[in-house]
Amino acid sequence: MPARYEEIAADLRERISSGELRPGQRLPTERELALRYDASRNTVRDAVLRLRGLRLLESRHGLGTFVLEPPVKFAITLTPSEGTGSGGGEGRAWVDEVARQQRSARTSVPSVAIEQADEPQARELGIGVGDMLVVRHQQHFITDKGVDVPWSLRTSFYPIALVDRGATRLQRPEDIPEGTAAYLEQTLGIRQAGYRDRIWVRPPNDYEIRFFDMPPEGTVPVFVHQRVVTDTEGEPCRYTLTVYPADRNEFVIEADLPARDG
Amino acid sequence: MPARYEEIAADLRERISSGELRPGQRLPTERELALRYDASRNTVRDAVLRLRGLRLLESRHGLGTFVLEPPVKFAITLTPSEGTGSGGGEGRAWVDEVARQQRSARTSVPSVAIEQADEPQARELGIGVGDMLVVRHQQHFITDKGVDVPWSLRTSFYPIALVDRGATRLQRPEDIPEGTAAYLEQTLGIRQAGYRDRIWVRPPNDYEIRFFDMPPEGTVPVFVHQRVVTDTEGEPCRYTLTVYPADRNEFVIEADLPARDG
DNA sequence: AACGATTTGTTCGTATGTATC
DNA sequence: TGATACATACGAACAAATCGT
Repeated sequence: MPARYEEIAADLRERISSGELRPGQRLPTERELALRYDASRNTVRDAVLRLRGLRLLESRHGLGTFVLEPPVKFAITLTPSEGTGSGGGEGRAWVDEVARQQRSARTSVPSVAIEQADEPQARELGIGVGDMLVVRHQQHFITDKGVDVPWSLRTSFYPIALVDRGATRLQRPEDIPEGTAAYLEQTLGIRQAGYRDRIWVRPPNDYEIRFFDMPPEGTVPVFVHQRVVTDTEGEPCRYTLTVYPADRNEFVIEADLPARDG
Repeated sequence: MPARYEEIAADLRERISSGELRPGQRLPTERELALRYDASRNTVRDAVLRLRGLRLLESRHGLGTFVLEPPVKFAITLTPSEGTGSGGGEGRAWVDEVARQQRSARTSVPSVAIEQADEPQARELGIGVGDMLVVRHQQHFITDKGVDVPWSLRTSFYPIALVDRGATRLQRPEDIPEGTAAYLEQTLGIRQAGYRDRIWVRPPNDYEIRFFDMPPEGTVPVFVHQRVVTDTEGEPCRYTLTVYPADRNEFVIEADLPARDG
């Protein structure tokens, strides 16, 4: 026999999917639900808790519990696009990408730090553990109805050798309006030739929960998009981690299959 | 002031990250923790619940609460691979992919149904709503230490026109050992020329929770990988949805950026 | 196979804190 | 300020899963 709170959760779920409870609508109070289901308020809370975990409901302190809208997802395109050559670059590429989806974007002024590479960073960039890195961190926002919605957090790591060879603007906490890819090509002749992406999810950390305004229970995961860009020599020249709230985003990849002989 | 259960959760978290509580280890019982933290058992349970949501702990009925191992992720490669031309195909491609990672795989006998296309299916396949579809569903397993671990659920949709034109094995509930891609090419001369992938996450449904043996609270999401394959004419010929538990998998995409003139 | 001990799971009642209007 | 709603916390009891005897 299923638990009482499971039954209640199933019933509420049914009322939501049938349209009897519509997105945005407020549920009866926990007390009322307890009466209606002939259960204690705690049991009703357990049922609601389950549905909050499934992102069907949202409780607001002092206000009530509300049916959530099915989230509209923003598409993050990973396909190497001919036009801009962007696809997961730094600030500039991001703004271009958003503009393609008829939305407007803003990026924060980058923060810059010099750090020693830890094991995964060193492995991905093909350098030694403890070697110096330029770390550039940026917050990305999408402007919706005049308000900036926090959308992603991007941290890029560059070998310090690039700065030594002349790309000094990398270590200045300023935007690089033409994009870092173009900047590296102009100053050092380094052309981005290929990349390797990894995408996974994990629970958000405290910083991400605050920045994205996510539920603190950790029920909504974040996407982590890792990109390692290599130049024409096959040398890794950039390692980027971008974090997105997983309930508002999706990834899109378009590709042609290689033609075969025969 | 933070809630008591938050403090307890933070303390347990600290003990885990410091290594005082190691992966696999059992925590003290809820009663003991309640004594130690001078809190009620329910408050301790709230703290544990939070850490279960973050997939740091796991409770087993009748046994205790255990520290989880950081999950090792299986890589799903989406890059169009020259050799097999696989990358997200049906059964055959899956087994090849797993073999590349030194693991062995098994697929269930496909179940087949004929259904009417709903709106999203029709849109992706470029056919009309209500048009007939061949639906092939397969369960995928990875063999680890002699036991089959449920790994993914794949459902592919094909326009019924393909069957009418001669690809009759599509609607038989049998494996197609050479792969459906090769079969379609041999029988109809249809060659897969490109694809469009979408990747997102959502909470698991009841079937997925059972099949993958996931925690029923819905704290662990599933990846959904959608692939629409087009032939050399640009016509969609397959629409595939694959579901993976998100805590055991990651996606990998490798690509060369298109060369530019200049 | 049956039973008891242990541990988490479920449910209740109650009280108080705190955000919102 | 008061009323309303969810959030936190406690104590208690029984249910159900697991394991060893």
